Amino acid sequence: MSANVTEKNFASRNRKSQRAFRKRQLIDATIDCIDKLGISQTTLARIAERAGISQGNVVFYFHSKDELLEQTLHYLNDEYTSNWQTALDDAGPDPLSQLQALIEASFAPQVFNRKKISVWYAFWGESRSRPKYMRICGASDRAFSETISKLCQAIAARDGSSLSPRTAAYSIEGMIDGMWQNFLLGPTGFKRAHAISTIFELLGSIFPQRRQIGP
Amino acid sequence: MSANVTEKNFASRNRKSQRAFRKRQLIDATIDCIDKLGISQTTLARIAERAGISQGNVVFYFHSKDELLEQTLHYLNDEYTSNWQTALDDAGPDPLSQLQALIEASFAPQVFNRKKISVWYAFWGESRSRPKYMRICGASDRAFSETISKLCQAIAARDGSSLSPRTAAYSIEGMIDGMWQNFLLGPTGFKRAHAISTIFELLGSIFPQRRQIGP
DNA sequence: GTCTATACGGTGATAGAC
DNA sequence: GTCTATCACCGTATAGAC
Repeated sequence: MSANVTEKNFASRNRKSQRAFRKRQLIDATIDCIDKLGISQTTLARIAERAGISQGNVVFYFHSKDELLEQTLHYLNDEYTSNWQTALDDAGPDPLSQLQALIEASFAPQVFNRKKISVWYAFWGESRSRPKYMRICGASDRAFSETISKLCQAIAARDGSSLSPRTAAYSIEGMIDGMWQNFLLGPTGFKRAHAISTIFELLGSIFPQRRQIGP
Repeated sequence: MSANVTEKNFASRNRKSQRAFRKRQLIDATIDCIDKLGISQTTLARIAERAGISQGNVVFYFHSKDELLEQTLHYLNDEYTSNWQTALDDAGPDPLSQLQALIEASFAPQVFNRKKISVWYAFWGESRSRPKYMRICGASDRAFSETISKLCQAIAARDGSSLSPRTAAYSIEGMIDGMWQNFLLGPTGFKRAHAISTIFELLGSIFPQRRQIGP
């Protein structure tokens, strides 16, 4: 494993952004390591090697391995959250379009790829022994669930629904989670577009009177 | 963490079952440790302490930590597989009853509890760096998917379906996976019966003409 | 089979030069 | 800020007594 982060324009950065750059660089290296080695084999030495800086410097920026790991989860969580939030904001006022946008966002390459999903699972596997991990992603997880739930209610009220809004919301979230899991663990032929169209088919069955919008 | 495995009738066991007993005892301790400490903090010393035997003796039975971990995943996988296989065998010939039995089996206390699920996630989080893990659970995972898929086809052919059998199967599996995830990471008020009835509601929507059978 | 003692490498964190 | 050198500890695995 060797450094692969570009350092161009390095000297031109000011102190603050230089610090942010280094931190980000280390978080990226941590994600790479957890994916490639598993969390049990992820060490400061290997993270440092991967980032192309010294191990001492890693501690300089993050004080401890625990903090680096927490910040990595935090980064992942922020990325995931802002991804669906942005999609929601850009989707316009129609609740069905919003729901579709949320589903599509769940499969955006930035969040839906084997590396990131592998790291999510690693953190989830540690979450029972580290309540901090649970807390870091808990609030935004709940926000996502509630958003889906409210959209299902709104669509059901307007168009009707073959399921209670609560069950509809569970189904959709479950489908997304299931696709993530299948993507991580299943055969390699998994296609993004197929995942989305499958969930859209489910959507069409739950809300039969919807006007057709998506692909 | 201290020993909690009863050792009654210990002296009366013969060599072979004694060996199996010890191995099982150590696998249980490993599961406990991964759940309570996370896989990154699970060590032979702590497993030994938890099982109430010496660390040297752990290596005597499993040769290496890696092998103990593999055998633990193997045990989990066998338990999970035989659980749904048995439920399927006991369900009679009707495909809808079989599908319902499979769903109910997925939430049997022996497999559906926070400890076991936490350990599954830990292994899944390591699976990309350890192809052996992927192989251990891959075959039986595929068997489960295919069983669900075939049942959906059979039910759809007989009763009709609002979804393609493939999408129906994805939905049901996704719901199960989603419930597992929600149970591990979500609020504590999660109820087994509620999970099952929610999936059954989805089932009722996918196969609308089914005769009502189970709750 | 089971234990204790120990070898030996790796691990997180610190110190201090530049 | 960044590095190298180093520390004290913990990790797996082995050896050998019982």
